Amino acid sequence: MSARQRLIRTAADLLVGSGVEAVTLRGIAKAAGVSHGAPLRHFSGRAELLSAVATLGFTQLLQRGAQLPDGTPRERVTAACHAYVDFAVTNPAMFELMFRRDLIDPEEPGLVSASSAVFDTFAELVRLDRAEADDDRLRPGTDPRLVAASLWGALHGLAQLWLWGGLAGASFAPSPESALAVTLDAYLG
Amino acid sequence: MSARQRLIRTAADLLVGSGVEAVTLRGIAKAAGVSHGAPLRHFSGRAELLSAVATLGFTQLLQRGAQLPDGTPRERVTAACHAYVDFAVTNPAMFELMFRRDLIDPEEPGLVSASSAVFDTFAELVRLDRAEADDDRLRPGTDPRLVAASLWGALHGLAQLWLWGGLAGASFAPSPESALAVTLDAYLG
DNA sequence: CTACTTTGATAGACAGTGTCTACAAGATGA
DNA sequence: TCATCTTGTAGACACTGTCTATCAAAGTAG
Repeated sequence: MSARQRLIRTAADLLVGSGVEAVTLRGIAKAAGVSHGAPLRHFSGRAELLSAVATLGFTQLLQRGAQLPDGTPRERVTAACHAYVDFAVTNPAMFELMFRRDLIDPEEPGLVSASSAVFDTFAELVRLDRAEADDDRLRPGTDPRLVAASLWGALHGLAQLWLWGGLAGASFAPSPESALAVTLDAYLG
Repeated sequence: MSARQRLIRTAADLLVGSGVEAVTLRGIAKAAGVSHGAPLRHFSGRAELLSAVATLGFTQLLQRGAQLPDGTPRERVTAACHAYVDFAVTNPAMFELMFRRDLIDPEEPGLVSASSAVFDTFAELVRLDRAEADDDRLRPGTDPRLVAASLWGALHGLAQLWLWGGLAGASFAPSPESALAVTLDAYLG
């Protein structure tokens, strides 16, 4: 394994183990057993290293999408939505990093293509579902990619708010699953 | 105006003017014309100061909610949703700070009460709408607060993804308004 | 085999950060 | 007047990311 790959792996382990605050260039170097300046031989800076880690996160998310059980398009979309929220809840640190514009380089080609692949896969599931379903809850003719963007946003916000601790009013603390059920009900009926 | 208030104001100005990266304790002190250690006389640390700024943000958001035009409950909910996304898009730095768990203290009482007030206000709008509407797109009997949480998540994710630059597939870049229209269509029909 | 280049790693430095502590000046109150 | 409290200052400390000089090892061309 190349030194570059080893650094990415070390950083990812540190991320899931100790949270996004712990993923410092020097901390990664120490965990990898190299000097504090060594990572800069393989990455232009912290943002590039963390972008590679985030790309790994999107790849893992895409793999979850590829492992969805067979079934009707409706079942597959539903499963994908559950998988997205589940990924966020079970990998909070990775999920946070993946959307932290200040820590990564949003223009990084690998990152862009990995996140686009996630969106495209999801949008295709939505397209198939809408092509088949006849009970059209949304305005007919709506671009499936627009529906996918809206639905992705809904899932994303649900996960983000729950991680933030903000799905709760003072006396009301719904689980992400129950809120997700409502979301799916709204979009898919 | 107390020194504490002046620091909060200075920090808020710095935030909207130069982004969340610029809101450093020393930068705030310099902008306020005091020494670098002075803010610690009024706040226990950076998190407490930034929590006060974020609380200001939630208060501003709540004021937007209070200025909604009169109309049917449906119109009011719709307007509130537009207002939320519009707030995020027009105040990206403040919006980002308000949900950055690493920069603020999520337990801070003022912050909790301000964000809860936003949620409660929104939930009440949703409750009124659902009490009146007869075309129930969602499962009847669903707790309005759960609907509010789900819908808030949808708005939040939409805003967050758009700010992240991720409402776009490579060849598909919807505006937040068009995606919001689909979201409102899904929830409100 | 020998020179040269390339690559990877190291250690030191620098500015910037949050936070802590010692200190000073001024107001307040007994 | 004297003591105390408040507010602000300046310096230090341990971090951070990044830059640079140095160095060792490993090819590689002659």
